[in-house]
Amino acid sequence: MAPKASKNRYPPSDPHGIFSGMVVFLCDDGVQRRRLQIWKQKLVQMGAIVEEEALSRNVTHVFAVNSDSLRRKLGPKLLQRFEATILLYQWLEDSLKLGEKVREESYTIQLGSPKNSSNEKSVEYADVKESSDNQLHLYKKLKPSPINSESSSPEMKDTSLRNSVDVVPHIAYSSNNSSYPRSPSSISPVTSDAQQSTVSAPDASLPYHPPDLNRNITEIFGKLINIYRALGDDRRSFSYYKAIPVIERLPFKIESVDQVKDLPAIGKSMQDHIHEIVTTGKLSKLEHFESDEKVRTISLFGEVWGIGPATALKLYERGHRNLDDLKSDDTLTNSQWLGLKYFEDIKTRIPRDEVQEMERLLQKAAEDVLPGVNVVCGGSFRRGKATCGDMDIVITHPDGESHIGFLPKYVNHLKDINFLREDLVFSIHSEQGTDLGVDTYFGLCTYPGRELRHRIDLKVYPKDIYPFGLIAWTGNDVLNRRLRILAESKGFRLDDTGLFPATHGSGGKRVSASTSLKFNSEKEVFDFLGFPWLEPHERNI
DNA sequence: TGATGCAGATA
DNA sequence: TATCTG
DNA sequence: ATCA
Repeated sequence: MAPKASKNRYPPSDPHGIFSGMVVFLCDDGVQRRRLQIWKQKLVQMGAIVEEEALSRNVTHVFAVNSDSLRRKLGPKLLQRFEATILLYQWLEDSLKLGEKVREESYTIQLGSPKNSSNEKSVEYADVKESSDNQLHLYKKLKPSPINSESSSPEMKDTSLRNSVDVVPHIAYSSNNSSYPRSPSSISPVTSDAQQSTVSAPDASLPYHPPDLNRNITEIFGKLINIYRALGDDRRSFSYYKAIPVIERLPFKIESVDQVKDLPAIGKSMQDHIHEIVTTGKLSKLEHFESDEKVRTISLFGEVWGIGPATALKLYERGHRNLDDLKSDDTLTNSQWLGLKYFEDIKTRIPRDEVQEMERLLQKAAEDVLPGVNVVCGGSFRRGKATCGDMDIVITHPDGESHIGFLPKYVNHLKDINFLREDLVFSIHSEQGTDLGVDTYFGLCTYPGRELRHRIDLKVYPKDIYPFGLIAWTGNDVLNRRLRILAESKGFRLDDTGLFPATHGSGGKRVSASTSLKFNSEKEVFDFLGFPWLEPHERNI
């Protein structure tokens, strides 16, 4: 199925890739082999040439984990003059994340200043002027799991941002599928943070944990994400969302704007904010928002399923100030009303073992309706989280056709056994004789014997595009975005219904009837794209 | 100055 | 059509 | 709000 590329050890390198023109040497000291391989592969894919000999004249860039590793690796040879720029691997990471080369300034490693060579805590950054030759040495023995930094931790709110989780109490971006943080939440001044402070014992298998030295900043930015989103300013919200991981990974505590002025995703505004935060300890803009009755109310309303920024504003203008007020409003849609009625229920997270039981129940019920049908609970459950905000059920049938018409029957059956309780959205798209059409159902369900409502999504995929559905609905959103960008870089468009040859800019936007390439498993898709395989539980990027 | 993901259900 | 969700 |  999978075209040639998947058979090659390396996917075709792209001369137009973002790294084209670079000749790189990778210093392997202090780097896990697997990680090195991934980096090498990425570089090649994206157009770079990997040189095995560090001192080759051609080398334009050398990557290392820090200056010490380079010293260890090359020893005295270091004395020879490098023509190449020496960069932290983090530059690579950031560039891959952004899908483009980021500025090199803040990632360069300077040789010849052997001070602060061996402690891992970052040095003092008292003198800003001199800061250009600070080597930001990264985390110590990085023991990275495949892709990237943080993850772990019991779980964070899926589609919404609950916040601080255990070990790395950074905020929000979380997990689920293909959209960055969704609902607001942390604006409510009082509560918000404390819950689920389960400090998971630092597990040896944890990836390296960037010292979270700039929480003062990321916490504030996290709140702004929610606020702007609630206000409907997704662009702005997303900007803060992108800035957080960049700041979070810095190995030093920011004490001056100069230290962040060249970082990706940190522009003028962010710098101003950072400046204010590091000098005054707070951000007046946020304080203003948080004390603003209107902002707070709209944020709250927006947490109701089915109510977005526009409706929240409308309700506010109608004079409503709390959730009880809303209950007497007759302009709410049915879904919004359910979202309101079960507001607290829906916010309640579901323990993993209960999700597991419900998954079994769903599998069994599905088998009753259509033997051989395949039912998997995706989302954060599949990624191994300890609790889940909702359930994403991905369904298919191996015969490639009997999935058609299954969903309505299934839903009815689930209602008969009192598992599904209320409907939110129901849409049918499956068609005979095609691999198109995903049937979906959004609703509320209950754990057997209880009344507490949980959000559940059922999605039925034709066999041929099932792997895409599974990938998309397993997430997390960061992984999905990376895959999508990777696909784009190779001239494809990836979404939850397939992988399509890019209808290169020429035509309009609607890709129309192009059919997806066919794959039989998630792994085939990863392979085709040249993305290192990740087990579901490794996808908490 | 424009793009930043987008299809499709609901009312 | 505007709004909202995932 | 950021980037090209």
